[in-house]
Amino acid sequence: MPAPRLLLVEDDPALAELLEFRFTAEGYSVTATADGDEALLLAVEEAPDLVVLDWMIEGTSGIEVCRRLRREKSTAHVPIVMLTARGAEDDKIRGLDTGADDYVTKPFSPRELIARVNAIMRRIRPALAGETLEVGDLALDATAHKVTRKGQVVALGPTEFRLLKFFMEHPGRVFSRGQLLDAVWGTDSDIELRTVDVHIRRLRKGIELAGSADPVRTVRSAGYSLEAI
Amino acid sequence: MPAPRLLLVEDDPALAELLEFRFTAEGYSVTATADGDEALLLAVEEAPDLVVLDWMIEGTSGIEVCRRLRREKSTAHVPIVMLTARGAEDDKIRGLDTGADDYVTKPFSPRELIARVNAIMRRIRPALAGETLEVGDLALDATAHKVTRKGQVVALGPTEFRLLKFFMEHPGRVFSRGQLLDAVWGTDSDIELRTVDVHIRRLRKGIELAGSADPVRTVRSAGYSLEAI
DNA sequence: AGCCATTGTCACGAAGTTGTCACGAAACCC
DNA sequence: GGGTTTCGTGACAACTTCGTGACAATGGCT
Repeated sequence: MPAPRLLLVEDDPALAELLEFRFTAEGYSVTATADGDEALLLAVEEAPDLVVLDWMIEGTSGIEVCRRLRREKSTAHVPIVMLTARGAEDDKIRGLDTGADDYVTKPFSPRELIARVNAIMRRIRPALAGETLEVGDLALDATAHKVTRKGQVVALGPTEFRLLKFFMEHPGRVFSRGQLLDAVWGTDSDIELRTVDVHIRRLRKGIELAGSADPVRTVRSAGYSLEAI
Repeated sequence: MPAPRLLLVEDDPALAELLEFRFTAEGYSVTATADGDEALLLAVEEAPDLVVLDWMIEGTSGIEVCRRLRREKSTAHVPIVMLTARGAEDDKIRGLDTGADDYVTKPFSPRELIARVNAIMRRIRPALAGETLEVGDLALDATAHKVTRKGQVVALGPTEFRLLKFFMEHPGRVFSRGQLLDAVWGTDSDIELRTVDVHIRRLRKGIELAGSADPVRTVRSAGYSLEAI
């Protein structure tokens, strides 16, 4: 699976450097430029999978770059995420109108931008960022929302899916009912601790397989954990 | 329990000396440096549990040190507390986003910094890799809630588990029944001293292994201790 | 509206755990 | 050695904790 390519058009050097680092860490192959005209060239030459484009840049303006990217046949389909200054509602509308797929208003946390980019990536290239967690004979594909046990697809409810996903992100570790409520239901949920038991049972029932042991371990008076059988 | 190691990266000599003194008094084992490049070396060699990192330092900049610490596999998980000069929101966000776990803006009181470091230590420590206690042929993994003797998993009840954990945190030391009640049952428990004997017996029974001696030592008229066989 | 999947809660029984005691063995003191 | 103190051990009843089936409420979907 080749790393998804990303073209970053941003003229604030500090922000550009930060974003380049973060996106690289996220598994993207990043090409960065501060100039609008250069961005158009790179968009053709590098054939990026996605463009992150600052509205206010040197050379050709962001909106103009966006427009030309859409007009050019080879880049017309490439998703674009715009970075716009806060409050510029007009810009937002114009941006989306011009063909941007999403926008993020400054100031933003890189985390947010990455989340949006990842979301678009998943939409465009479902096989990408293919978060498949594997623990024992269990495999979970977060993007496809699919769980398999020994290759066989198993059906889980939404809550059971999140519960299993959380367990698979921390295999072997024991979590109390309270911790599971925080992680799976949210910190501000007002739910009975024992409700966790019920969902554990539903999860167990969902992933049970004749001839295979139960990977969900009950640790009395402590909580539950997922074991790599 | 070994003293938590702390790497202090600060180029103001007066502040560095003050913090080193305070953190040492707080029970940390402190390594200090004023240079960013040296910090990266020390972070690998000393394997600190936590790094306190000034944003503005000589050599490599704080944010760059932070970034590299995160990139290096052996230091990627080490919590970082940044010291930022300005109250600039940008720096804060950038710092946290680069992987810092917390930040403190100058000027700050050493008390505040120590409080934050302690807080992170409490939060991170139980999840650190050095989480498996080892005494003799016994190993205890608190996060997985598992005990092994010579590699073989042994089953213990909740109280026996806590009792053994406490013993393993202070190997070789003799504790009276009263001390054990305080430590394992809680200071406000109203339990017969002799009850400890029963749990000692259950612990012994749980970890007994043919061919191996009993690591739990009875010290007549004093209490019990766990010996590294 | 009607259907269906999902969800949170409860009640009950099963299974595991705990604190206490009684009794005997062992260690200690003179 | 006799008396005393301290500890090991089996038993047990009270107590926790957990698994499970049932059920009503919710909310999406047709």
